[in-house]
Amino acid sequence: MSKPAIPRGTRDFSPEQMRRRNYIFDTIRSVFARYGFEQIETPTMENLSTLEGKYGEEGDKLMYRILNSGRVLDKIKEVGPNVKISDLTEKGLRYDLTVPFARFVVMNQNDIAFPFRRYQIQPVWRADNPQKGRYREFYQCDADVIGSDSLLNEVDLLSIIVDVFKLLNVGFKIKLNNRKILAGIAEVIGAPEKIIDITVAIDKLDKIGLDKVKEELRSKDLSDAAILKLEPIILLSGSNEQKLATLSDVLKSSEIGLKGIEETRSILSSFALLFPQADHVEVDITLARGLNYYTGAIIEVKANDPRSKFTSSICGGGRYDDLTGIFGLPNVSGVGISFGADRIYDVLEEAGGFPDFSTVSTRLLFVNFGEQEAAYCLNLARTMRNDGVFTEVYPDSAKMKKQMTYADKKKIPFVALVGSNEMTSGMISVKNMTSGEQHQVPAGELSSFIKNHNS
RNA sequence: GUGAUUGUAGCUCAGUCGGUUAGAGCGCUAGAUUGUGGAUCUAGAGGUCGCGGGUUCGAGCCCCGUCUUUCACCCCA
Repeated sequence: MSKPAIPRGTRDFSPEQMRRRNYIFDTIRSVFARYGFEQIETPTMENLSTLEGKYGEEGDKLMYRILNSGRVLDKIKEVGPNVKISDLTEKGLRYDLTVPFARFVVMNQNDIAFPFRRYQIQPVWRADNPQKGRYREFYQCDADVIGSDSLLNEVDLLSIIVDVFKLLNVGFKIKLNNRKILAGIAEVIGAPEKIIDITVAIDKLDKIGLDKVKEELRSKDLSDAAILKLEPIILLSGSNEQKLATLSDVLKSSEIGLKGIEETRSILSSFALLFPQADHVEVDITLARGLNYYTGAIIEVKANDPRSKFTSSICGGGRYDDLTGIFGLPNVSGVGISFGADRIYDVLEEAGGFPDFSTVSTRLLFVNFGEQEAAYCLNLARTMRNDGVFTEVYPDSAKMKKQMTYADKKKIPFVALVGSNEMTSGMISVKNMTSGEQHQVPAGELSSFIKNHNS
């Protein structure tokens, strides 16, 4: 037998880690609910026809495929070299929550009240190379509104982001872009198919400098004239309004580009009414995520906490005008965001930002002195639990030292010693494990004693 | 997917030029202490040196493969 192991990029979670993870999930869940979002779940696996082609070439490569049940090898032998992938696999693990949601909406369109606000907190799988903050199995926490074009939805989502990170007390920065602005840029320089190349190159400005960016654009077959037009965009800076002003000048001939600017202004001004002093949102035209389906706003949140070096993306999202179209329900617009719980965990961990959860586990342990005593304690424990005190009775009449050590390790703050003396007198000996003090407490007052003594 | 990097006790890590029986700290178990945890002392258990192959009289150490760790690119939460 070799040593047991888990697959690359996956993790076990200890009780302590789960307390912290649930804190994150519960916080996000409560904010979603507060905004009227309702929870759904979808299956771990989907048909490949649902998943494939939705995430671009890269996404298809990173998708986990499930071998058909039955004898795949026999199939290969039977069909020979002409065997098709679809003979071997027709299901895959979900790669994100948005595409399964779109499928869900199409399948349940007659039962859904639009605009539909749904949230979904489930793991997704990607066959990516693991690194810090990058896992092969991780949770996404999605909130989407589908069936409404209103930009107020974008504003809702932005304010959800602010609420979540305020509650978690994580420093953050929201980046906002608009696919229509990117389309406008491509239109103005006459190279619509080059949007991705352009944004990727511009994004490197801080790292490699203006000249190298131009060089890279040239290597992507952009004309010198186009690069000259792009220059004010590459060097875009200042306040959000200054950036948008520069953009509207460059994009004045592009209807779609101007539409994108108008949308962004509208979102920003509504947001500013809600958070007058806040500077959470920054317009950033290098944000080019999800270009395969985003059509309007593009949102990304980066960790920006002085206590943590983590600066990667902890939340992302955007608007897709026609996501359900590919499943046969055209012209339904959606907008959504997705929190990366695992990365938020990493940031909070590094920042030391988790609250103390010691009071959510066992508060009282009954030491087991033997059969009769244990039976008596079991009854007392039942009362304690009914009174809301998290209680355990040590299951074996092991040595005191062992039972005390157990309480110590589990950080159980109170230990009750109930032997024959206590059983006859009805006075329970309660030891405070932090101070070491011991008190005699009437059995009937035990729960109030525990509740009134914080330890 | 490309290029680096890591792996020795439960954990963190030593291990010289390739040379006898692979070590330490912490943790664990037992005792000192039969109704009292943490501190101290004593004793003890615990190893396929990631795995498989190769070179060598001899491999934890060198070579190849593989898995794993971390990192960069790419992409992303």
